Amino acid sequence: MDARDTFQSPLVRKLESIFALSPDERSAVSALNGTVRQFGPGEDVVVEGDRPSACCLILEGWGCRYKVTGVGKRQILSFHLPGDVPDLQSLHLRVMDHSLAMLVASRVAFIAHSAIRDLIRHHPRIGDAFWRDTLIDAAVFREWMLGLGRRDARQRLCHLFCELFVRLDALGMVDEYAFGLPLTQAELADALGITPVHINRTLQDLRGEGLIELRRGRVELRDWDGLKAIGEFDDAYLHLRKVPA
Amino acid sequence: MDARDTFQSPLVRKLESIFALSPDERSAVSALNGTVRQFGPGEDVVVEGDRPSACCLILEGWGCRYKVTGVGKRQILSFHLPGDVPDLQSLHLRVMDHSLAMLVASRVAFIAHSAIRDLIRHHPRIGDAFWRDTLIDAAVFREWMLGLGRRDARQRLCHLFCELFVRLDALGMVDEYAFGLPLTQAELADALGITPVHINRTLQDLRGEGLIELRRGRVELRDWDGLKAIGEFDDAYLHLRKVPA
DNA sequence: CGCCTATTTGATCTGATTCAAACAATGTGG
DNA sequence: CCACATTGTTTGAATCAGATCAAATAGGCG
Repeated sequence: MDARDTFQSPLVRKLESIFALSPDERSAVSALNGTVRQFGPGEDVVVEGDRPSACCLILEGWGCRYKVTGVGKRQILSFHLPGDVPDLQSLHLRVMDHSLAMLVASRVAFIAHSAIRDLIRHHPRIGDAFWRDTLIDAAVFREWMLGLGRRDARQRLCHLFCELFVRLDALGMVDEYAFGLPLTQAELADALGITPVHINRTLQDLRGEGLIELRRGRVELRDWDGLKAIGEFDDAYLHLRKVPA
Repeated sequence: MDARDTFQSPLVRKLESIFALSPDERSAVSALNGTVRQFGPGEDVVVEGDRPSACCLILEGWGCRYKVTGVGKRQILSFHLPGDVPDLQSLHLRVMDHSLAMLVASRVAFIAHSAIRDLIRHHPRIGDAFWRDTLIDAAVFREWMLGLGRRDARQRLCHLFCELFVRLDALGMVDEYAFGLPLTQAELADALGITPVHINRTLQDLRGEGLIELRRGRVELRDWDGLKAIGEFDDAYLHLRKVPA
């Protein structure tokens, strides 16, 4: 496995989760090239108002997209994991309407729009997969909107834990029902549209009821069915490709 | 202007607002065919769980997409106007993760996925325009998420009025600063993630401050700058193509 | 140890919900 | 043309989930 394979494998895996790449397509994706940069926790990658000429592929780490109100209140819009291209939309929307930051020390690759456009032109199915990916993105936004508008703090937290579990599981990043959660309570608050203080209290409730175990950046879902029921979690909105058992 | 022109003109206009169609592309779009159906107020067009084989083009009327929690709380995700294809995402996401309903008596055309796919195959720029359209959709979701998570009732209302004004204006559906608003207070509530009662009270405040005039399905924005300031409205997220004055 | 950041706790306040009922507007059928 | 049903708006009072403010505690780390 040379440097290039390492470089592109998260993207190949991501696309493979959408449809089976032909050898031809696979080598075209592997031929993609870009600059790799390292980011520290909390560091911005792209910010609102930018006009990027490249897309970001997360190779390692966690990121989030967010917007901020006039008085500085932040709303996290989504979390992103290795293999994600969080600003794929910049391919067709010139100016960023939101920002992207990394949450932990991360490596991200910048792939020029021109390279992606070329890839899509010669491999339309890959273009469709990218389109589909942005559509799933929107589907997750919709589910979060339902939560932000119509669910209480307790439900939002349970729902988020379920979502993260399912996504991390698909990447092989869980251990039984436990996984690393590199989010501060303030970040959880910004994602769920509530206050850090209230997150803290709600978290204590969930712990007290034996639904989760949470300490030092690691969660364990101790009662999957309970969490699922409280959060009304149904993974349909993630539009995962079902692999027959 | 024959029946077919009438049929497709909202879509042509929509696409023209994204980029200038070539004569060839224009005739291809005009050649699209579909069944037209009439819907009454509140009637569902597609519902969560469906696996549509066609997309809906709104010819006349207003629609909205929504999701519902387990206990029946509804969150409206977006409003849709003539020329919109609210479920374009069904082209790539098999099963609907939300529903689409019309808010007033409306005419909608169903265009088979196969026809759209053919169109895109032969006219890639139209495919890009469709993709772009779904990306703008997502951009609006993001802005709404910021509102749902981080703005109060007053700001949400002002923001929504501004957004609707701008969108309706682009369709020539406003008269000065007034426009028809076929939404009940309950529907406004479902869109903004608050209670009908509280919508009512907030509306009265806005009226009392001379920001809006609202009666019998018609709003007048009496203080555009005030509404814009309160709602922190900036139309960048709508990604309108700027036409030089 | 001392610094910095994150979590926790307490007390108080408030924007928004809930419940309930009155009121207005529109439409229907007799 | 009116009685009546239906749907939407408005009002009032009580309550609550979550916000706010402030300070204490706990961890991680050079």
